[in-house]
Amino acid sequence: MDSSKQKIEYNQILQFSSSSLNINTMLQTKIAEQLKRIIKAKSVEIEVFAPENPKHGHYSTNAALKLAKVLKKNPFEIGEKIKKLLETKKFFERIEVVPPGFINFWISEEILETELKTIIKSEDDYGQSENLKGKKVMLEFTDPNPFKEFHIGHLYTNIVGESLARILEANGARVKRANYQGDVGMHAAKAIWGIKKKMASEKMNLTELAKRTLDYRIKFMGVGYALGDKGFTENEAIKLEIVDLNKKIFALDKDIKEIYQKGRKWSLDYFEKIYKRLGTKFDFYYFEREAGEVGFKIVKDGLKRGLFEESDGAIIFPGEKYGLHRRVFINSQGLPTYEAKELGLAPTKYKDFKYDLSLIITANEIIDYFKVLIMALKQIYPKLGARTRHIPHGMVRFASGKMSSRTGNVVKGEDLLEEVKKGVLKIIEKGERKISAKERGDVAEAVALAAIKYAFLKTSIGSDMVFDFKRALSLEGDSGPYIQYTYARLKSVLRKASGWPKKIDFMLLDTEPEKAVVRELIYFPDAVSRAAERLETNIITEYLYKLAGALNVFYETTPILKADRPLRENRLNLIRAATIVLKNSLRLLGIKAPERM
RNA sequence: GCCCUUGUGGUGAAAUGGAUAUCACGAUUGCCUUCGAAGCAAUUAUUCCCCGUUCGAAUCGGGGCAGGGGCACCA
Repeated sequence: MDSSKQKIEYNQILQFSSSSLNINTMLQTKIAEQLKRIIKAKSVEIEVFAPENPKHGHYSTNAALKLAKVLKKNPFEIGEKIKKLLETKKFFERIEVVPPGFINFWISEEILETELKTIIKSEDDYGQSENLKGKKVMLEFTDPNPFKEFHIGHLYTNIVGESLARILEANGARVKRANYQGDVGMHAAKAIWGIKKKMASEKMNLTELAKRTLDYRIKFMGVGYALGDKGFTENEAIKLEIVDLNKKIFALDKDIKEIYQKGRKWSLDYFEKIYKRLGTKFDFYYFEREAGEVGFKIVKDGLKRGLFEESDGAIIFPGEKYGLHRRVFINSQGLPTYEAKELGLAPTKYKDFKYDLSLIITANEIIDYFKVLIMALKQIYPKLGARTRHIPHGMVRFASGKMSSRTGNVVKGEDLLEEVKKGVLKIIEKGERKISAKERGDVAEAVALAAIKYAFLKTSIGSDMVFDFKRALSLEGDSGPYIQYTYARLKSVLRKASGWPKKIDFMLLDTEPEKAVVRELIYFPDAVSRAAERLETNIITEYLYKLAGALNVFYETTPILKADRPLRENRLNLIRAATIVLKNSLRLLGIKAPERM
């Protein structure tokens, strides 16, 4: 799939308007205004960006280069012309035109100072915008299946989904979080078969099992599932039994009703425990059973309208008519498949929340199914089809190969969390910080979550993740704990300074490390809107890493508390602004910023 | 066979068509009586191949080579 195309489509749906008043958009507007004077023709696509190299200014634009092409003139001439028109002393310190035709801008100290003051005044709200004001987004993510494990793949979707939700919210969108869970289907049948088997061999009954801890029950069910799955593939007779169980589950047959309902509930309780730990909360829960019923009717209707066809006793969508492949929506047993269920889910969601955009985050292995599905949806509900987007994320895999619950080659979400937490506790105990035993557990939890979340969020969503324990456990370098450490260290300085400076003044900040920090700070609103525009979390992690880097250099090279009066105050204020931005960025990733660690 | 997708240092990743391709892990080495060493600084090497579009290509197009996923009753 062409991902860039998808991004454009997404923007068109939401009509992403950069109406916020951050410096970048102000610049773009200013330049665009001037361009209109030079050229009466229709719009030229120009870019204003923050250059890698500080020598190229706070901002840079390729406007002259782009325009040169249209006007067939020398980009330098055009650049100089734009420069002249923009040189209103108030906003820019300096503008230069350099080969091959870039125009570089240095923002005036006055504007920079105003921005820093805005950070301090806005505090938690800094970075919020109204780019997506009034837009409603339904965001589906996580989608674990009751009766099966919550593995690191689910952890990944959950972390990505929650972060995207926060990023969209920061841009002013109203976001509803949805979780769609497979409570019917072969996996449930396999699990129930296995659980029954295991109960029989251990002379355990349901009432007794119910008395055990939740963790025990979950583990019991997990072993049961593995047992059922093994039987299903290896033994024809067992396979038939399980297929029969599957039908009973759909019918809620009295044979399995109790064990099914209890098992389902236990799974859901367990998932809820994990969500709480991760800091996610869902607005809507959907289940395959109900979606399947709705989907079933839709497909039957569609069959009458000629949108679906009968084939070998199944009902299929003829995808080949649309350049895709055909897929079964209702199987020859008369049961809705995943596709029919998902089809039923769309109008169900819309009934609950009249969304402008419906995003569904899943692993990329079902990318082709979604193409067929969205095409079918477009035929039946054109409006909903046009508003639905699939965001495929990469697969989590091991160096040894694909992760599979069938072979038992899975890492459970909680196990990963516990492993990382152990490592963090070791480091905390080794250090000499005065952290109470009580606080220690909370900090270890926050740091462990930061390590995992950051590791997942910093890779681009589409590409696969090779999962490596050692890497995930790393607390140094480009990692969540590194950012948290930067924050805690600065907070410590602020505590020691005791009390805020009365005056907020930044005019005396002119060393290179100080300027580098200021430069990074003012980019924050741009990062937030760009992350939403492109639906990419790594824009935020990348931003954070650069900011933290600049802050650490500043910290190492520049005395703060020991500096003389006016400088000391200014530097304290700079740190204050920095802690606000660090905290706000981390919040977008769903990461906490402990004051001590 | 058809469709989709990926190819960037030893390994894993980053880079809205922009300036000197960025980082982490690994290796080697300096900096704690000095605001928190989970830090800072230094050394090492790279866009799979060919052609094209462009002022400018890791990025776009064509061809090749090599991985991965999918190709109807699992999700």
